[in-house]
Amino acid sequence: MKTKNRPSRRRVPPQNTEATPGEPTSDRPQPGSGPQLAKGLRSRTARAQGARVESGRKRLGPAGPSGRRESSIQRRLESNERERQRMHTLNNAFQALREVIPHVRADKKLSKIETLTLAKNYIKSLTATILTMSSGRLPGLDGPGPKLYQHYQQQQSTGGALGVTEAQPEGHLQKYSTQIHSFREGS
DNA sequence: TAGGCCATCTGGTCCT
DNA sequence: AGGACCAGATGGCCTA
Repeated sequence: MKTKNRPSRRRVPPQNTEATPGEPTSDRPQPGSGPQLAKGLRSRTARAQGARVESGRKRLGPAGPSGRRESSIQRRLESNERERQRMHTLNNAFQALREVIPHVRADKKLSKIETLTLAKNYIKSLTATILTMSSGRLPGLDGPGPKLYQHYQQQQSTGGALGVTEAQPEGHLQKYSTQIHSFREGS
């Protein structure tokens, strides 16, 4: 795995829904309007708009008298904005998850797949720890220990919600430790 | 330069 | 009907 210690990406300001889509002038930043982009660069929004012609996938046609109706275009732009917001919410959730997963290189931002994988194994290792501790309870005491352990074993045998494949709970901790190590090494 | 990662747009489908 | 969700497509940025 490559190192992904890159600075935070350039943020694209919300698209101006008043702009007429498909106009070539919207494909590049206007001087003096909005954040300055590197020379020769366009915003992601503008790039994607400009790419609709080159894309093999069916794209919207040009706006205007022969293009889609203005109301349809407006709906699409609003939909795009909602989708952007949705993805930002999702990314915020990823960031929140990153912040609660202990990993060695705090200066190295975990990718999304690394975050999910590490979180999964972190949960597994915590579960294994809890089970190890709770299985040592004194007989007769109420508590989740034995039942939790039985449930866990059942999940293992059925390949249930946890998706457990390791035979022993200790394997999770081992796997998590190995994974942290591999991320630290940047492999 | 190749490959990984990402943001964005888009149209289809599902859900309320 | 409209919004949420999803997956495909595209192209830029970054690192090895």
